[in-house]
Amino acid sequence: MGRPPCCNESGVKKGPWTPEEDEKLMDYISKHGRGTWRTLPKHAGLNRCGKSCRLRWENYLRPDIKRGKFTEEEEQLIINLHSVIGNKWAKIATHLPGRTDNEIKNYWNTNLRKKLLQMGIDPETHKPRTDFNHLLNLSQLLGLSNLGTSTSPWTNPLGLQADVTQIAKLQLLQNMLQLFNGTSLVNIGNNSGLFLSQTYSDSSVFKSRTEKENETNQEFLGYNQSISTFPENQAENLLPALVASGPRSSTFNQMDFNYNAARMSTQSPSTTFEAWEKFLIDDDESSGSYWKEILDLTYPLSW
DNA sequence: AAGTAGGTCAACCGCACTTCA
DNA sequence: ATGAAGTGCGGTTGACCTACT
Repeated sequence: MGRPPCCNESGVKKGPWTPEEDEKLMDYISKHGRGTWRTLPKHAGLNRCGKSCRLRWENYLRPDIKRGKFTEEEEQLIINLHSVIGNKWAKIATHLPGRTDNEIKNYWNTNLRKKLLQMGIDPETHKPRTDFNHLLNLSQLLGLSNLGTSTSPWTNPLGLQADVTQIAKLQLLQNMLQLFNGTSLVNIGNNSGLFLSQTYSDSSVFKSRTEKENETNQEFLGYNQSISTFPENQAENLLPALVASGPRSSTFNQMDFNYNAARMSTQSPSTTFEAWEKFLIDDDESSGSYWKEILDLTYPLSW
């Protein structure tokens, strides 16, 4: 038993707003304030429904609207807030002054969603994806980088080939650790070097949505404060951060590992584990033992 | 140059929630 | 307590733009 739509009056204009209509709406609101949206169009001399006026005002005409590209900080904030409260665009918008819920929603759907998918993160749950498609791409990248002969296009005097290899390996390692452990997420993505662009407060990321919803707004402040961009020269510190960020990873849960490993064994493992094996075995001796050492330290019971 | 595909974003629709008589 | 009216929100659509073939 739904309400009848507010815009069922015949003859009410729909579609894009003209500059004249915009002017009428702005003029009216600046003189009289909003009042009730239902009656506003009549008083303002607009052949529109109140809802349409409200939308036009809120998403476009409001004077405090910020236009232009989203900044890195805004992106991080959206992702972090989304991981806590989900598709509550209006709530998210309250933390980004000048941005509208519609704008944020559009930006999420057209940009951020894809970014997370490319990073191997499920944009709905903000957990590592377990379908392995992203790892498949990664193993292709590894394959390319392993072509490292002097004739390879990846090889150049600036060491690009080495960078690509390192990035691919780090990303693969990270994905594996995430699958086993559900630990913090670190993006590796700038081909001019390594940089960390995303930190999740892991204890919150892995809470259930209901649990998250019950938490107070103070948590948002915590998220805002936790956002940071690491300088490129911290790349060397990447691995320790990957395996030891937050209380959950430092007290590695064997049951979680068993569960995830069991789940993984039910899925097609070939590509991922072949890449993983190649990663460990085909590597040069020194770095190969380095990786094994890391894994030994991280999962002493399982490796 | 023309056609096509994919991306972006303003606007609409329908539902749920809140307010008020 | 109840139902109508008003408002807000999230999902979806479609027009427009750009890149690619």
